Amino acid sequence: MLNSYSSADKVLLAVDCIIFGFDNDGLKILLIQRDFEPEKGKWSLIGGFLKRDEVLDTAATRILNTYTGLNDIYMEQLHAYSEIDRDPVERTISVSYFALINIENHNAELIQNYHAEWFPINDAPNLIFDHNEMVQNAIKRLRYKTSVKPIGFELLPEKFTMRQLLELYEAILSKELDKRNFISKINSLGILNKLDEKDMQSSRKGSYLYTFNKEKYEEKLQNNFALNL
Amino acid sequence: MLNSYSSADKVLLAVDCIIFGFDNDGLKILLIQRDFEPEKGKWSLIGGFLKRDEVLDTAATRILNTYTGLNDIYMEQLHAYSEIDRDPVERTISVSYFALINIENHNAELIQNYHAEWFPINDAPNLIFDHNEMVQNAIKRLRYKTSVKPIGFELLPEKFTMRQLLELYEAILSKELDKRNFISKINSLGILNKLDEKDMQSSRKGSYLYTFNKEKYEEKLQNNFALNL
DNA sequence: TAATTAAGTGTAAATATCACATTAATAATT
DNA sequence: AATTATTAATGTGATATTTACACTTAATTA
Repeated sequence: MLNSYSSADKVLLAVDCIIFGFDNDGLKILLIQRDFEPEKGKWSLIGGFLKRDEVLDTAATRILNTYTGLNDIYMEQLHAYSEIDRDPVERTISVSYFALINIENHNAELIQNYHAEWFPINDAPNLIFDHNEMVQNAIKRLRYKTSVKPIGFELLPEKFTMRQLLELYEAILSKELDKRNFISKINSLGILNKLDEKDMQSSRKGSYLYTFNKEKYEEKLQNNFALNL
Repeated sequence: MLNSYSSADKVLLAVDCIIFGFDNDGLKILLIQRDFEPEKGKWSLIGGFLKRDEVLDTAATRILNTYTGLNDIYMEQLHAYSEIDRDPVERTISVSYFALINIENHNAELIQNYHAEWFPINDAPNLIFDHNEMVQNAIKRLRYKTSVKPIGFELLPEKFTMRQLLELYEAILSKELDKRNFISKINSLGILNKLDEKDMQSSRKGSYLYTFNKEKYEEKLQNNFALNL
């Protein structure tokens, strides 16, 4: 019988989160030092097991919240990893999720308590199991998403400068972008509010601050635009 | 304890396959009439449970082979579905896969024996569980993939005419394409071999047959091209 | 008040996309 | 043998998009 429920094998189902953040030093991911066996002391993605009464999306949200204190964060399911011995303890299938957060917003204390730490994506430690692969795939997806939705705004503080936005996109795509062309493309989308306020940290002249305009974005969304950078 | 293996709940893991095929009548999916409860007699995707010694990709391949007799088929993992009661019998998480096959190639006898049947994507019966949603998501992915890789060739016979290729893309994207612009775009990719042979079925003049040139495609692949149709 | 620093701005050339109509090859019909 | 009918094959000019590129401005500091 091909499809009998009773004879099928049950497995553990885990969720692992690739949490991206951005600050002045570039694009980062949040990793945790495992405090339990196996691989105790090594770096890993933040993760946990799916509960009986829980949907995968909820599990991902719960895990993110546990380690960062954050709610209402953009998360997206990526891929299910199922190599037989990917987890040496027991057959475990893991579904990866990625999240984008503004590094400034998270609960630093929580992160400390869990021995979690931010690492630049190009200078992260080796990870347990298949977590390196998960991260690489997440970066690919992030790049793709960036071209299709103005997803990067999740990574910036509420008010940001054009330079910050440019550098974020450069970090995500890991290539240099032409400043003028970038600005005119972004402006042509019409999804930014230019404030009267300036940020005086970065230069003598000061640079205007912007906010992301969700309403205008929702309007635009119908004609699913692409941002070719 | 957040991460203890022992306290975690195990679940059934299923694989469901969205199998796309193409013939003169357009784009189709392969569905099966369930011969077991629950929902016996209703239409469903082709699926099965993950086995203990099996990776998800292998399970998807096995399931495809069981029902179609085909091997070496392009398949891709799509998404994990985990709603609590999506399967009324028991908590089951299902990972969807999509496959592209040339309808002419499959084993028709096998399909008959399993009460499977091809349905036009726009005229398919209502499906059990969350399978309708799976199909809709698969169509979206197929559309996207089509613009990024020349994936459609999997759906055609080895030798095909430009008209067939055009109609395939029109079916996938569900919009009319300009014949001349389509041909020149496809040609500019340089991934087709024009044969000396003509297909005389479709017209008096006859139309040249083409094959897909895998070598040239692999060459091109480096500069990951996009096909904007 | 001169020097420094990053911000802000526009245009022309190249490329890609789009809309569009006629001729060519053959088989079937007379 | 000539005519008709059918689908295949082909190119161009107009428009839109993308790219490359350099100087001026505003404010602070020496």
